[in-house]
Amino acid sequence: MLNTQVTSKQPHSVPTIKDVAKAAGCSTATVSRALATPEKVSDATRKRVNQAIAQVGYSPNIAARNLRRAESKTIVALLPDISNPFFSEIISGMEDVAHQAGYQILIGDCEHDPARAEAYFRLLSTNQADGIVLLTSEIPRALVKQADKQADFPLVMACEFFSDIDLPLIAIDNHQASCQAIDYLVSLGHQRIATLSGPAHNPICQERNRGYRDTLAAHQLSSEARIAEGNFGFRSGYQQGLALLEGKTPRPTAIFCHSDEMAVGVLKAARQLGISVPDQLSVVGFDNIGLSEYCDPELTTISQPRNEIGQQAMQLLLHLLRGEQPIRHQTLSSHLIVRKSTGRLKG
Amino acid sequence: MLNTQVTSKQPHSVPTIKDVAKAAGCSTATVSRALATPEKVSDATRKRVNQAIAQVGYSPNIAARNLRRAESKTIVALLPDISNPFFSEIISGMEDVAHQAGYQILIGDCEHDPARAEAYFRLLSTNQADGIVLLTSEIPRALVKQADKQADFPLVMACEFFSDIDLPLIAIDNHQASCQAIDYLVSLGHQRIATLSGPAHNPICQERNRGYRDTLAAHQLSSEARIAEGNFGFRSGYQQGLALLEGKTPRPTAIFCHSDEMAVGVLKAARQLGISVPDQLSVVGFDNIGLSEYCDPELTTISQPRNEIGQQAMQLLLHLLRGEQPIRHQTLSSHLIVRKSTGRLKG
DNA sequence: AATTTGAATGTAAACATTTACATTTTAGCG
DNA sequence: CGCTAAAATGTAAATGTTTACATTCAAATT
Repeated sequence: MLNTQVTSKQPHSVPTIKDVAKAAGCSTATVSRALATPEKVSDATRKRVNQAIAQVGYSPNIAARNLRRAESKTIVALLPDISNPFFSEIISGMEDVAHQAGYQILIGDCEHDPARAEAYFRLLSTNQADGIVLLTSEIPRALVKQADKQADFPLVMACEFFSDIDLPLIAIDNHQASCQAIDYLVSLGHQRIATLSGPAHNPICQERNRGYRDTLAAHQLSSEARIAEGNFGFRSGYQQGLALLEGKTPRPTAIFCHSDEMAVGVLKAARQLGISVPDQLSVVGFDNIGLSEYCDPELTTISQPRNEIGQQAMQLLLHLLRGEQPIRHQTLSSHLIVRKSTGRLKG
Repeated sequence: MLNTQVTSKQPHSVPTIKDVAKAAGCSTATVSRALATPEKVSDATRKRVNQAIAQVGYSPNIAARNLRRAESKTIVALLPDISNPFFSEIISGMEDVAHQAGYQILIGDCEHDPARAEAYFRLLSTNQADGIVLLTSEIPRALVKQADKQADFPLVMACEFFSDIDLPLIAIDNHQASCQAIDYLVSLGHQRIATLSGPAHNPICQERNRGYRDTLAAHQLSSEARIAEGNFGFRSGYQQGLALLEGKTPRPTAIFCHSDEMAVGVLKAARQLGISVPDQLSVVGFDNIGLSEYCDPELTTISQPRNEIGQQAMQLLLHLLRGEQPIRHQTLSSHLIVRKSTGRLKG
């Protein structure tokens, strides 16, 4: 028989596990078990408890649970800049598997501010977060080094990495992706191929630039290597695009950009200078964001499996949290999507 | 004198407030006060406590604090889709003032899934969140109605709203913004002006469409009204753009779009049909996202003060949380940015 | 010197869970 | 029927804070 009297003293207080216990005629321990480990509770009791829960409208107080269990079921996704649409689908992939496993995602936007990154790292020591997926290398190395020293600091990287700190990582092979892009441009007959890189200190850019140089060398074009530096954004693409295209040195006939936004900036620069793409200039982007199908001309670009990267990164982190010894590195495959911004030279 | 012995039994356990108290030679209550209300503690003690904190490396356990204070210092920002760059700067503005006040932001991506929205609302009743900033009207109305009934449910809306539920709101005047855009197009000599609206059931779109119709009427152009419906994304802009431009009915000479992405989609459609913008077709966007300066032609669009919207929304929410009776509505001003996608008809 | 005041501090309860351990109940078996 | 083992449940401690209330102490007032 269910106790149908609501017996809490303050009429409008939030029901606790005690109220459920009273209504179900059992102890709080049993209620707790009915929720956490239903198989340890008899069928009859479990049914009574569930009815009681519905009856009093109970939902567990998470702060109390977190305190007692010393966990937060929260994962921090640390990224340099939310406004970059590149990240949104990665986050989406992370959320899928995180929610599945009962975890929440806290998006940490560092905005290139070391203090913010530090604040987010601190969440781990205060039990406000259980792990971190690091999507940027633009944070104080000291933080990461310290974390790496701790035996099992649940930290994984995705897309980006550090050249000198070996952390669990989910990413594409940036060197190879770059080689593929340059190879393709060479196959179209281009000889003066420039790269519009992201920040020079960024390891993924270094990888891509290495691929660039290696491929040029493989085709005896090393003397033509030319790397400009941007910051992944539209504006830097435009500015560096202008610089590359209007210099006195012989103008490049192709530009490989480390992001789609920069590529679109280059398109604008070319337009302004009356250089037609792809007839007089080929442009390759990176990431295959939504925009790349809708700019003019549609962008040839390298596609990363963003959703899968997010999923796998979260998977990897969950393994770490369970104390399992997982694969530390996973390389996913990128591929070149040929659209309309590349071609053989004409006129 | 500070007690320099570390006296905790488990050598690697996280230091608690007790450890600090022991090291500072006072009670835990005093330590707590030294942190929360320093003015209630003598200078000497405060100094000792601070030294002790540094010495043992203490940082408070937030779960315990949340439990005791029955708060989480977390605000949920509920939005329909993270991948829309329109939201990122709003979030950014929210974060600025939230962090200032010691709050965190949890980004809740609903992905148009009612269950997700519900889950985020539930965070409030379980003390996992203290308030919600609602940036979408695409969630179950029942949720909102119920929230609205509760005396002081800390919920504010930004940008979007419900026509039949009166919640605290920070937004621009969508009707007026729309009038301004249409007026401008009329002033350029356009008569057949179409609108590419967002979802028809969306109140902000309804406002904009009302402005559209009112302005046409003011110019005796009502018979020319034509509204297509998209979903704010590139693809729908492209598809609806094609539909509007290649129909048998006389083709519109201007299209007012409810988002920049749709406007860029329309640009692509026009390009494909050989319609030149702005000579044969004018296009106006909405939101002034980064892209709008880099597409071809650069987009004439309506700019919303996104950062300020975020700041004010959070400000408003903080007022509610403090139990103050704040202004319930705040209208911020938008403005038309004229670029290259609009002009008088030529040829 | 006795009394009052206010500031500074301490004591211990409260927050809502989980879980180790103890106890009771049930089932199985000879 | 008695005994044992296993299953189900209960008791109470523990998690790390905050804070109401009590106490102490020093300064100010009479």
